[in-house]
Formats: sequence, structure tokens, C-alpha cells
Amino acid sequence: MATTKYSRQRESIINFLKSSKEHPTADVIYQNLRVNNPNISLGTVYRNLTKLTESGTILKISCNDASDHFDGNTEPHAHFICNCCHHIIDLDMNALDFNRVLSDNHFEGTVTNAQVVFYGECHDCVKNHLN
Amino acid sequence: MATTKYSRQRESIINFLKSSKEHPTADVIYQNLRVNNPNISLGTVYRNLTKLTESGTILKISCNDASDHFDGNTEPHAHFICNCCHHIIDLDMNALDFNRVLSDNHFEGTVTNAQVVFYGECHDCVKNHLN
DNA sequence: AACAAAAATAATAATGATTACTGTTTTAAT
DNA sequence: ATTAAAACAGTAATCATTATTATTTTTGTT
Repeated sequence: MATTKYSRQRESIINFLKSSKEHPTADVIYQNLRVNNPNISLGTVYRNLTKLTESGTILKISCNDASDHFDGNTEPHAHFICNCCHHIIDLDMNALDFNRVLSDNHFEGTVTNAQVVFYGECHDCVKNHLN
Repeated sequence: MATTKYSRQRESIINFLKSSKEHPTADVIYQNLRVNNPNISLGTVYRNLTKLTESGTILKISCNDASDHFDGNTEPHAHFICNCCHHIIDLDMNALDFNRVLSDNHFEGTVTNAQVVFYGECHDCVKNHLN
């Protein structure tokens, strides 16, 4: 079990993600960190994103998109992804009764997390289509 | 607006997906169709999967996995993906009240579909870990 | 403070899923 | 039968992600 040592780069990735609501991709994170750390490597970003996802510090969002997105908000919540502008919007999902889904299905394994993604068109894009 | 013409290849892709509960990847579909159609091209499989996904005939499942999976079952249902054996299991999701999520969030766009993925460990893998 | 082992890094090469291209074949309507 | 559009097979190109390697950081110990 490899122990984790501090790294300034990992710290800045966490800070960036925790202060963003934009669900950025690895490359977007990389471009942003480069401003203050021109030598940071894209491989370092990927390696740390994987590490942080595995440890549960951040979440990885795999949508029907070319690249994965990452979320610093680990509180249970859903996502809405606009098919038109591709923005990702956070949604509260208190209304969803996951336990009942699992019991209704007589599911006997263990569930660590649920990922809920709605697809459609956001309000802005719907409005723009009327123009 | 390009009109769609019949193709034997597309037909066989649909048939394969509609008769499977395995949520195969593009390559798995390709390998299976090759048995009866040795000349079919992987590019053809991908092109048709994209077309069929766009038309709503099939569903694309983007999980935290290297390649996308496809589902011939377009009835609303959730998926459970085992972190251990990576099997994808269908779950009924009647218990989930999506409308309330959207109204609770004052969501004003349009939603065409919801994708729900549970992650964890399936019953078989949990059992095996006890050995 | 110097030392050393483990971990992390930057830079770059490699992988692998998916998409694009091109010349040929198939479809479907006239 | 003719023909234009669509789809195809085969293959090359793209692009997100992972692996490799030599160097630098971290962190615990003398």
C-alpha cells in the first residue's frame, strides 16, 4: 500500500476543483493550473485525478462526451447535461429514493454511489431556439 | 436531412443488441457480427451505433470504463456496474420520482432522458471476497 | 543539517477507442 | 435499366488517456 506524499500539484488540483462549479475536463484543469505553474504536466493532472477519484476526494463524470469531467463536490447530487450547449448543471436529488430502487429489485450487492445524469436542453438553449 | 436507407449491417446490429442483455461494447458487437459476416467493418459498427443512438433506437452507456457500452433496451431502467467484475446489471427504476427532482430544483429546460448508474460490488463478488 | 528510500514530477512515447477519408457497392426511386 | 444518395470495407488519422523514464520532492531518520 503506497503511502501518499504531499504534492503542491495535487493540492492545486483539489483547490481548483473545490472552488469551481464548472465540472472541468482534465485538459481544462491543466490549462488553468499552467497559469500559476507553467511546468505542470498533463500526465500529472491525469495521475492525480485518478488518485483523487479513487480516494473519493473528487468525482469523475462520464457523460456521452469525448472526455471525462471532474467534480469537486462530493455531496450526493445529480447532473443535467445540455445536449445543445453541453453545460453541466448541478441538481439536488433528495427526492430520489435509491434504497427503494435497490429493495424493489432485490439487489443484494453493495452500492457505494449512484450517478444520475439527465439529458435534454437547458432553459437558455430552449429560449434561443425560439429566436 | 439525409434519408436513411436500409442496410443489412445495421439490421444485424439492431438484432444483436435487442436480443442481448449484456450491454456490449462496439468491439464486442463487431466480433459477434463477424461470425456471420466476416467482411463487416468496425467503422461500420461505430457509424451505425452513433446513428442508432441519435435516433433513440438504442442507448449508449458511458460508465467509468475505457469504452462505451450499448443497450438495445430503451425502456427506462437503471444500471448497476460492479467495480469488481465490471458486469452491468439492469435495474427497474419505477421508484424514482424524476419529476419531483426537476420541480424541486425549479428546472426549466426540457429533459429527454435520465441515466442512472449505481456503482458498487455485485452479490457474486461480495461472496467471493469472503473466501 | 545531511542522508536515503519512497513517492511524485516533467517530458515524452505508447496505447487504444473512436472518427475521418476514399474508392467501391448497395439501396431505392424513376 | 439508370442514377443519385447512402452505406460500405478498408485503412489512416485523431485525440483522450496511460505508461515509461530519468530527475526532483517529500519525509522520516541519523
